[in-house]
Amino acid sequence: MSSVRVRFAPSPTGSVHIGNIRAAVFNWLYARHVGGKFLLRIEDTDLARSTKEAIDKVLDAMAWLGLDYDEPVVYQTHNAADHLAAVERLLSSGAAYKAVKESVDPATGEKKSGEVVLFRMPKEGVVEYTDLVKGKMRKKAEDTQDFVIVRSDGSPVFHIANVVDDIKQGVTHIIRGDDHVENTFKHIQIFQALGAPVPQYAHLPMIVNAQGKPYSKRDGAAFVGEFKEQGYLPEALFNFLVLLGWAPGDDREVMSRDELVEAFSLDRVKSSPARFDLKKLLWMNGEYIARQPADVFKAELSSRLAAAGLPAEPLGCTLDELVPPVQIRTKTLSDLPGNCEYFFKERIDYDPAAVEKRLHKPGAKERLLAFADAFAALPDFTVESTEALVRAEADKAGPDGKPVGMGALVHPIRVAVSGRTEGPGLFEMLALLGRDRVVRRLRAAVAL
RNA sequence: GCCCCCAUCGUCUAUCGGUUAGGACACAUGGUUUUCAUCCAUGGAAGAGCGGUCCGACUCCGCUUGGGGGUGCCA
Repeated sequence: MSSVRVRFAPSPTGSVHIGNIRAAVFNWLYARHVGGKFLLRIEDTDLARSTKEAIDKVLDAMAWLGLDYDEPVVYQTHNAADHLAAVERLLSSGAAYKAVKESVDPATGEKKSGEVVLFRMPKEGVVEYTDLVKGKMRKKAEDTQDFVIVRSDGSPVFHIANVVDDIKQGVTHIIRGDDHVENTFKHIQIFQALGAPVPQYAHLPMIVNAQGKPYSKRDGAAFVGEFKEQGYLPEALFNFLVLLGWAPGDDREVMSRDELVEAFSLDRVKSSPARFDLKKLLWMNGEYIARQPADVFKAELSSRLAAAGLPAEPLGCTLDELVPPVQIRTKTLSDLPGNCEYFFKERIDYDPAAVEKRLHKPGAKERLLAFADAFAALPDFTVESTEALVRAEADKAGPDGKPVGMGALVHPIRVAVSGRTEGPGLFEMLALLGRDRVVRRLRAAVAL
């Protein structure tokens, strides 16, 4: 056990951004690594945007990624009295003061003025702290300014609420995005003015897009929910996210959650921005899918079959027989059941380009009919028997006197029975589909 | 403008003064195979620039350039 207490403190504003959840992931990992507590605080002071739905999205995203927290959720609005009490203390100690300030609303352009409370920053010397990832950080007092902690409507701003809540929850390490480094100089002063111990800080590099700009929804999936919808496994996204700005120091990349917890440390976190490489995530997702136990994958396939209105069992074989060849070819769960639907429905969809290329060749249809007859006449219809038959045919001389070759036979058959150009090995596919269906589809393909 | 931070293959990264600068993704080629995927092999691919310090710098220091963040009565 350790006395470390970290927190994830999102403000629910709609969807959970990938950069945001990454902060949660690192907090969680750090807490689990050192045996401390991971807390969740919802900073719901923006009443307009902090809806039940928005909060649920945060909770859902965390649950999906397996980020369990150790104490009941704290809602910032419930601490309003503490925030104001802290302001009173700062006021009476002279650390804060009231002043009339004029401002322009950036949205409406309206001018307004009113009495606010400002926090007093030092006028000389330096403010400094040691960031657990960025090292020594310092800012000259002359480069700081007093800042508003209570608005003219009497509501406390982020800075005071955030710090007071962290004190109340006994947070020892603040792990957050790089966009908060400037705030740190302010927050440290508040902690001190309130007589509270200053926590340790660790600022995580930003996640940026291929252009090096902040990663946004324009760059593809930017919110946790979208990755789920697009068929990514939470384990894969988790693993990938951890590798953005952190590496174990050896050559491991695909790591289990336990391995990540064991290996994680803040001092190995990089401090430069990391680009989000969707291709690598896709690869990693494929790795995780391939490594899923067959029954887990089968359950996923089943539910997606049901959602697509397809039968629970393939037409010519069992689901268990179909799983291995399908699983290895699945990169995201959204590939299901599309990449194997011709095993489940009698009337299949044909890829027009494949039909054009493979079936509209001179002699192609005659050949399909010949194979239909030959397959129908086979004593038994298996991977071995169908392969032997096709190979024998491939060795025979074609019109030009040379052997026909496997490719010229296999491709048309594949398109005729599956409607597409890729999939399991042809003979495996034939055996799984079953003789009657194969023969029927070969004959039907002549009409295409 | 001012303040803070950052800088190794296209991308994610290893390296904590001495290495043929390693791995992964992506890409290319070859092998396996009827396709796709898998698997195996091979290949191209990096220390932003200029100065220092040092016997010796990717590594330490400075400057330049480039990038990011901040500069709200947002969080």
